[in-house]
Amino acid sequence: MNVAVASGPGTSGVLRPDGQEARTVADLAAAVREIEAGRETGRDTGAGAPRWVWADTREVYPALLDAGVRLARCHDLTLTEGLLLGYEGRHGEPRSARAAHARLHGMPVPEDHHEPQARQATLFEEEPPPPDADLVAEVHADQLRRIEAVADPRRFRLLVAAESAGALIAAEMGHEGMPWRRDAHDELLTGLLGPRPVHGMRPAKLQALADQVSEAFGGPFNPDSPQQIVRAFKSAGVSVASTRAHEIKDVDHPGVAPLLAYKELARIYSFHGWAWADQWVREDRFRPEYVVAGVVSGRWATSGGGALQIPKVMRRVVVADEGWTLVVADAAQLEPRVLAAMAGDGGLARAAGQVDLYQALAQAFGGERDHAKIALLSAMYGGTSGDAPKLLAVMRQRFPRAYQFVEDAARAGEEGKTVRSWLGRTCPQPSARWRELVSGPEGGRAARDRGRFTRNFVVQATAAEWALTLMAVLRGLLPAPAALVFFQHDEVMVHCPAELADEVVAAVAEAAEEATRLLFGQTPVRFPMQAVAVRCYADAK
DNA sequence: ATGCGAGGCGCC
DNA sequence: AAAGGGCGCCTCGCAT
Repeated sequence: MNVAVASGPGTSGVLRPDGQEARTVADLAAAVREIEAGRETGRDTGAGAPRWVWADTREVYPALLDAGVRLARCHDLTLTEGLLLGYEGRHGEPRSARAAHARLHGMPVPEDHHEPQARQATLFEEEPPPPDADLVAEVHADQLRRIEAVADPRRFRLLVAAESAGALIAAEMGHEGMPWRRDAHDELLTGLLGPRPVHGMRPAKLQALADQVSEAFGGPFNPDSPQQIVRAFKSAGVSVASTRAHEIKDVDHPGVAPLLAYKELARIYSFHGWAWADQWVREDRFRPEYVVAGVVSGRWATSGGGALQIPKVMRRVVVADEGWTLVVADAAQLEPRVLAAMAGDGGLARAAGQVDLYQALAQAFGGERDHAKIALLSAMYGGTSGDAPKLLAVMRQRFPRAYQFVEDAARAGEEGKTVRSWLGRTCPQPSARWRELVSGPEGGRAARDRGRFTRNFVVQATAAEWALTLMAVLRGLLPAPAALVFFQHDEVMVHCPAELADEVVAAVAEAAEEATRLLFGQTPVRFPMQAVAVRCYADAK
């Protein structure tokens, strides 16, 4: 059963179950909770929980979570509209439910709001529109029609369900937060940088390194300025093209070591230092703002908090609560496995039946595991440097279907066509600027760049779908009060009471198998998802 | 004062 | 000669 929902004002909302009239309720959370529990419908159809249909999970679900309500499944109109518009070659058109509704009726289409949750009331902002469950139901019906019109509706329905589940999970992770010990974080920072400095000062150890750098170059300058660094090297008689670490690490100059140390620590200080913690950590929980499908490939992004770029050194401050444990799991060599399954390449699929795919391939590449890895990565990323051409030639010969699969994607991109993931997510069309560029003198370069993008898109986007599906399945298997608290492309973290650890570890393995079955059906390709129960994130690897 | 691109580097 | 995909987000340095 579908139930269209619109929320506001206050705690009120409007509900419209399939085939019924919309009705206003004063306490939306209470009404939703009752329906989810099955008490209100008066019938147990056996079809499972209702599917909640709403304009945007970010606008509805957080308030429900605050009221203690958890829902099994939903259909997020905004995310689905984004998927459909992309499929229909209309990337970039506004994807909000109101925009979709306006298009249906030939009315002026409102622009998307960029930050629905951070949106601030200003003097100039218009009143929020009244909740409209009929609008929600109407757009939903239209989307269901459009989904049936795609080449493979079964796959696309799975994509929509997984994406919507992702929206639930993102909200729940924001609600729950990842354990983050402020005291341990402060201790770590103090050890690396010295005590927290007063406003505007560099931490002591950072300042000491800056002084060492200045001394080595015989004059003060700002080590945060790449231009000044290049100039300093120049006057020391060393010509460097850039100040990247790998570029200068082999330069023989006494300033290099302290400079590299400075850069590393300065980054930690400014990205994940005390000020960051003040903003993002509350009561020993880190709550980033996840953006579902924030990346065109369907990967998640964050709009703050840098949750997807936490330095590994910080993992030691992610510690389970007393009596609880962290179950950390990451998919091993996900992307080459995805390629093997998608391409239907028998040889590669057989290798992907092993836990170490690259080792299984080593024999085909002269016994070198590293060569196998470079070949696969080059095929998926469009790499051409070093030994790549030679190894790609081997791949073409030994694993022709996998090779051809990514080559076809690259050709399509170079020709300005779009490509799709396994479930139907579609890459953006080339920009007008690209079309201009590609017919100009530098056209070859632009074409190859886009070819690398589409080559990678088909793999990265499908890997993201597998991970999203895994998470959606896992969410349904988790025993309360276990909760997903972190997700990073191909890695998940569950926070649970220690006595549930075994059950959660088993759930991860089951979810990986189910995700594989849902995407690829019968396939020899395995997707190992090793989960470990640890007290501290740093112990997981 | 504010905006923005570049350089750089963290994560996958 | 060099030539790998996707991000976020810091500072710098210049433009407005």
